[in-house]
Amino acid sequence: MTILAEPPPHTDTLAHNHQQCVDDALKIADQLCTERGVQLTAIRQQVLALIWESHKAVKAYELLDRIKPLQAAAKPATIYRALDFLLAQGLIHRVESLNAFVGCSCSGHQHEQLLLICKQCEQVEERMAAGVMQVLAEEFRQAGFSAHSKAIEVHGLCRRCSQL
Amino acid sequence: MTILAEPPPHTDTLAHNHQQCVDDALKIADQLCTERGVQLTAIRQQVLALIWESHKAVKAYELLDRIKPLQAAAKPATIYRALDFLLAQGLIHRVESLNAFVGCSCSGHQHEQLLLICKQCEQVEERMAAGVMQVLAEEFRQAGFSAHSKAIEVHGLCRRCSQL
DNA sequence: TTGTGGATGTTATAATATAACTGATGGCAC
DNA sequence: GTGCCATCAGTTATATTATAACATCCACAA
Ligand SMILES: [Zn+2]
Ligand SMILES: [Zn+2]
Ligand SMILES: [Zn+2]
Ligand SMILES: [Zn+2]
Repeated sequence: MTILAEPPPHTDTLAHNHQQCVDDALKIADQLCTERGVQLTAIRQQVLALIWESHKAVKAYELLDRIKPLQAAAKPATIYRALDFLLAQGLIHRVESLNAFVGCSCSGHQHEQLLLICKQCEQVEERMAAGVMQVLAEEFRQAGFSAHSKAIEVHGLCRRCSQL
Repeated sequence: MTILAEPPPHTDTLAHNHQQCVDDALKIADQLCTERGVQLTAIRQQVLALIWESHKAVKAYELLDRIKPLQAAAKPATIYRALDFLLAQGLIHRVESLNAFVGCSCSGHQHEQLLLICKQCEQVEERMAAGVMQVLAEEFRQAGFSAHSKAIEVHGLCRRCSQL
């Protein structure tokens, strides 16, 4: 269980205490994997930690570059396998419109999420948006469609960037 | 202005008269481009017609293969340029979660759309879903987020495929 | 004529993702 | 212990998706 030691250079440190975000995410991941009897191996944890270096969505090959100091042998498959695992466990989300990945900020409970993606600062805000999901469900019902998975992604300017 | 002559082999002919879909789409595209003073060139129209061969989302390289009988010199850039044009004119939509493209069934009026994507028959149904958009807008407002573009895509089973 | 802008041709390469096979580890039945 | 199995990771190769950069062509206008 190796965790990155240094304050990561990629973090866009905002007003909030981001280290707390990282610590929480790793702790929850650990708990959850134990409960489920699946293995949060060193590589998987490192990838998760790298994704959590900021609230930006991260590309697979960016992760590959960043993990190399820790895993010299890393290849694309190394990353994609870890991503598959983390996605399956609901610990990260795939941002379809960016071909990128972001940490799940409500890990532990299954949920559908709305992703608000800032064009300026690139941070991704995840919202449960229960109201949206409910209205969506009504829309499916009318269409006779049974939903299995959803990608609800909105690009624009976040509050901070709108105010600049 | 060459239009495909043969009934296309890719079309998943349903109960509806799909030739009507195609004819309408091409006619509207033609009108719209004229109004806007942009050129719906032969290549662009052929790509649009190929996309409309069915209600499935089509991949760029699939289009490249299919256009070669008509445009022997076609290369990736040929297709991507046509797609860029058609996207800019709102004549097609990009399906982010599939890296694929589908004809817009409400061409002419700007709109945001919900895409219902069937895992079984692969057809994509486009819905205006005004109610969903309204609730979404309320969600942004609360988050202080100003939206520029949206990708709202749901995978599942369409009515027909659910009933099988 | 001579440029100008838009469209396309052409070549090369970047970026994203998966397949397929190999080897290593550790638990567990026998 | 031995053999077996499942899981994970290493490795090589390749498939798929997308863009960059520069050349050419042509219609049209100054
Ligand atoms: Zn944070
Ligand atoms: Zn922002
Ligand atoms: Zn049709
Ligand atoms: Zn279907």
